Order: sequence, then structure tokens, then C-alpha cells
Amino acid sequence: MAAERRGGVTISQVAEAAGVARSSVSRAYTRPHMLSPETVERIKMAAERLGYVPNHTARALSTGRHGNVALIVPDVANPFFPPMIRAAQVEADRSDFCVFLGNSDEDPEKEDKLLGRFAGQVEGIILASPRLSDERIVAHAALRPLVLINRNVEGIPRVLIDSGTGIGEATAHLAELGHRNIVYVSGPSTSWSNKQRRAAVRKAAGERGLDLSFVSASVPSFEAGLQAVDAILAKGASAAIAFDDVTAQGILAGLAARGIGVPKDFSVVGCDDALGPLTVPALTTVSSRSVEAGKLAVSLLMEMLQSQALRDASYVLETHLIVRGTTGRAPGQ
Amino acid sequence: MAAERRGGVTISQVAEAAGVARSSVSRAYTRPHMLSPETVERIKMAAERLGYVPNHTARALSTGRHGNVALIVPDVANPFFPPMIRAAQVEADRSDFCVFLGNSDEDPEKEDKLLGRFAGQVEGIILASPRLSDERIVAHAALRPLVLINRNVEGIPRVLIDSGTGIGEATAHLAELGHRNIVYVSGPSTSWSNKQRRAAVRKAAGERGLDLSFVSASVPSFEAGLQAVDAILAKGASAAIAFDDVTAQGILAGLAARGIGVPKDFSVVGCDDALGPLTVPALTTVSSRSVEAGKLAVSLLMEMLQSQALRDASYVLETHLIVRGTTGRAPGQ
DNA sequence: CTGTTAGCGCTTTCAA
DNA sequence: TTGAAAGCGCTAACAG
Repeated sequence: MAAERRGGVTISQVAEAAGVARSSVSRAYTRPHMLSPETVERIKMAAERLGYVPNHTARALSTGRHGNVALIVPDVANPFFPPMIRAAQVEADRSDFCVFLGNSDEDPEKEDKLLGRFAGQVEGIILASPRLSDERIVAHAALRPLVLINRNVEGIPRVLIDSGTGIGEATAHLAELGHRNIVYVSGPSTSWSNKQRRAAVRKAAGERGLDLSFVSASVPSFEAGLQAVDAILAKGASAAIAFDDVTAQGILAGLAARGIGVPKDFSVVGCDDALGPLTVPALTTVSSRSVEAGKLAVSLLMEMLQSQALRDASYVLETHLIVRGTTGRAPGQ
Repeated sequence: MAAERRGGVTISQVAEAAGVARSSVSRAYTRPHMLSPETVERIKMAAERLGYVPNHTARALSTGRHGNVALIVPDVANPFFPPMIRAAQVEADRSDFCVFLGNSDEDPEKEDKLLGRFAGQVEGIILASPRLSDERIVAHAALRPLVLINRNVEGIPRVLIDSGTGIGEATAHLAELGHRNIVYVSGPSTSWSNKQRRAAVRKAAGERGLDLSFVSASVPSFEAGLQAVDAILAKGASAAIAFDDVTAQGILAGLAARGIGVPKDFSVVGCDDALGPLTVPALTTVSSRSVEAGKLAVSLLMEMLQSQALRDASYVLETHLIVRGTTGRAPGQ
């Protein structure tokens, strides 16, 4: 029998073998109920005998549906994303979709380029923590179904993780522990999440009459956290809330290097629960909801693909404080 | 019939705008040297202005090449893989390929299913740490170019990370620090990597006359490491080498809970450098080479696609010990 | 129910 | 150097 060579058996060969039109072969696969049972049977037999497998690419070109979606993230290796990616995969799989993964390297231009490269082979796109401008995002969204994660653009379906709630809780937690002077170590100034977190600490600290200062770590990294320690200490604070867990770990390392005990002498809170309870002492942090965000974004996209309607939906996921081992009573309390 | 989906500026529109034939637009992208520089320029300008992006699907149908590869991993969220995924992405991008990402959830059947779904829309596949049987792998490799990472199947191009070298160094390192009694906390018994690591400790410990015991953590996880601590201590060891970093962190947490100081009273070595210097104290571990593996696997695949020849190549990447803060002199030395 | 006939967007001879 | 035209394999009106 004909082995499956590349560029294999086509619909025409099956049609000829079964003595029907090409369209019937097509229908036998996509709308069998439109054909008489015997015809379907005959076609399937012929197909089987010839080793026919429908060509995905041709079908996609014709229908515009490829059964693929794309997910673009700024950095696959940032521990915040893998769980989200995984959740998105699982959800896409439930609808029998395959997912393209794109990595923008935190670069708006590369993100734009990726969007272009995926266009034409995916039915919809999920953009997580995009670095792209609102304009470009809107432009792409006009071309095809697009869902945003952690970016608030009016009119475009989006899933927002509200780290503000968790950060607020963290601030309250520190206040209860007796801390009166705290610092927020901020992340990328252009990041939507950073703005949100910063605003949340400010608000919560204000309500409780805490002294609040800011130290900037521009890039969220272990190094940046490490280097922020001097500035933090200079503010006379007894606790710090970091933009994310990786930065928080850098701060912890810097503190340890100076012989400052955590949580005895100083308290540290991270954000995103990227590390889990993995570290010693385990990091007090804010839950990330990234798994739910990934799942929700995909199911939203699937809905859009079904209904062809792109309504202006905005889902907000609240976060919460996870108290672990890096926060304690303020010294002298 | 595909009702002109919102989606696409086509070659025809560009052709019209530039006042040339469609074929010229095509050539402007695929064989610019066949056109006069001005024509190319004019076409590119028009394309730019209209926001034209070549349609991959259509091109694929016409040429038989889709410019896509698939990468299948057991668990995206396992910190070992993201850097590898990222590296693979980058390398694929250099050849202008898009990558499908598949997550098998450590399940052989799901892995098989994914392979099937990707077939027909990718030119080649990379299987990282596959859980599939040799037979199935061979079967798939017969259908299309396939590269393996961390799986040794004769006849199939593969990239192997030899964690044995690094583990050997780790053992020597501990011996030099005066440790005489060590334990290896092993991972999944079916894992190729675990067998390799276990054999390496045994060999190195034997050569140096160290007392070596084994404690099994069946599943590599923080919890498993935590629970292994009692058994480890019961062996009377002064140092432990863990299957991976996550397990090592569990051990560290367990040690800390018992008030055992690291590295003063006990030394711990991880494997895979999944956490970097992130933790406090930073974990002494074995480099993973996962970045190189991802990059190499893709470039190998690209070569195969170019030459149409699937030679039996096997690349081995050696690993090395990374000494950080969790190893020190044996107590009483 | 089934066949005919246009395409989907792009590449690729073959001529000019 | 460029254009015209014939597909790649499949789907989807539109007839019959």
C-alpha cells in the first residue's frame, strides 16, 4: 500500500478512488450528515486504503481557521509566566487548539514583529504583559481576535491581575506588625503592574499614617534588589515591599550580607508568588493568579472565536497576601 | 468560501498599490535579487504603508514548507525548561521559524497525541525529556525530522546533557571539604537523568572511599526534599547531593526547621542551576546547560531540514559544579 | 444528496 | 527584469 510519503495523498485521489467528487470527500470529513451513510462509508474506506490524511494547511487557507492560537510573553524564563503558559495550554487543548509561543524579550518592536509573524497562522492572540504601545495593540486587535493579560486598554478584552488588593493587604499586615516606616522597591516605570502596585502601597500606607519611601529598581532582577539595599537602609525603614519576588530575593541576599536578620531585624514582602515556599525562610508575598489569568484569557478568546463578537470585556482577578516567613514584628515592638 | 476575514492585506493589494504584478511582490520577499533594486524598494514601501505581512499558511500550501517547528516538554512550569524553551525560540527565530509549544504533563499518551496534532503543521519536532517509549519515538522520527533532548535513542539525532560530570565534581568537592559520609537524594526512578546522576555519585564516591547512602524522593519536589531530611540525618551524613534544585531547597527548609545550620553543620548540593543565585544562602549546584541544549537542538533540526539528511548525531553537553553558599567544611574539620 | 466551480494567498514556471 | 497564469489541497456557495 502507498506509504505516507511527504506531500502525500490528496482529496482528489480519494475522490477518484471512491468515484465521487472532491467536495464529497471533503464533506465526508467535515459534514458527514450531509451525505448518505453509504457514500461516507465508501469514501472513508478509499481514504483508509490510500492512507489519506487531511491537509491542515490547505484547510486553514480555505477556511481561515487553523485551530491555533498564539501566546506572546515578554520573557518565558521569568518565573511569573510558565504557570500561566501551562494553564493556557491546557485550556486551549480542551478546545483542541494548538498554541504558538512567542517571546518578545521585553522588546516592543520584537513583540510587534511576532504579532505579524503569527498573523495568518493563528485565529487569535493572547498578549501577556505587552510592552507594545496602546496604538499598536489597538491596530492588531482590529485585525484579529486579541485578548490582553495585564494591560488595560479600553475596548479590548482583557484579564487584569489586581495585585493592588494583595499589596494593600501586605501594607496593612506590616502596619499591624508595628512597622511605621516602610519602602516600596519599584519595578519598570512603564509597567502597568508597577504603577498599580505603587499606587496601592501609597494608598494603604496613607490610610494608616505610615512613613513611605520609594526606591527604584528599574529592572526587576536579583541584582537590582541586591543593589537597592543601601538605599533602603538609608531611608531608615524596617520593612520593604518589593515589586516582585525576584527583586525581593535580591534584597534578602543584600540584607543577609550585612548581617541583618530577617524577619527579626527587617521584614520583606515580595509579589507574584513566583517561588512558592521554596526559599529559606519562605518569602511572604502576594498571590499571582497567573494560572487563572492564563486559563481565563484562553477561554475568553475561544468565546470570541465562537461568537465572532468582540465585546469589551474586562476581568479583574484579585490577589491576596500570603504570609510566610519573611515578615515579623518591627524591631523594638 | 473564506469570506474575506478581517485579517489581511494580501499580495494583490500590495501589487496594485505598487503598480506591479503579484509575482513581483512575491519575489520582492523571496528573491529580491531577481528584481531591480528600485522595484524592490517601491514594493517594500507600499507593503510597509499597507501593513502587509506575508501569509504563512498560503506560503506553506504553495511551497510545502511552513516555517514552523514544535517543541514538546513534559512540564513548562518546571524551572528546568523555561530557559531551554527561550533559547530554542531565539534560535528558531534566527531562521525565521515559529515554534509551537506542547506540554505533555509528564504523560506519554498526551505526548503521543501532541505529536499527532503538530504533525502536518510543522517541519520538524523537538522532544525534550520525552516520556514516550523508544518505539513510538522511532515511529514518529520516521515520519518527519525529530531531535531529542535528554533521551538516548540510537539512530535519532539527540542532545544529551551529561549531568554526570558535574555531579562527579560535586562529590569531589565534598570530599575535599572533608565530608566522609554523604547521601544522594534520588529523583524519579524512570528518569534517564536520575540514573545518570546516581551512577556518577556512586563512581566518584567509590573512587574517594566515601560512605555513600541513598534516599529516595521519588517525585522531585520541595515537599519530597523536606520529607527526606529525617532519612538523610538517620544515615549520619554530613552532606547531601539532591537530584535537583527544587528537592535541594526542600532539604534546606527541613534542615532549617531542625535548627541545623548550612553550610556550618551540613552541606547541600543541588542540580540543574534552576534557581541561580536567588536563594539565601545561594545554592551550590550543577550547571544545567539547558540553554545550550535548546539552542543546539534547534540548530540541529534546522540543519536536518536544509540537508534533508537525518544523520545519527549525538551531542553531549558536559556540566560543571557551581560552588555557592551551601557547601562548607565538614563539621569538626 | 451530490457535482460543479470558484476561490483562499502565495509561489513558480514560462514567456515576453 | 517583469508579467501572466497555473496550481498547492481544501472548502463552500450554488445548482441540480
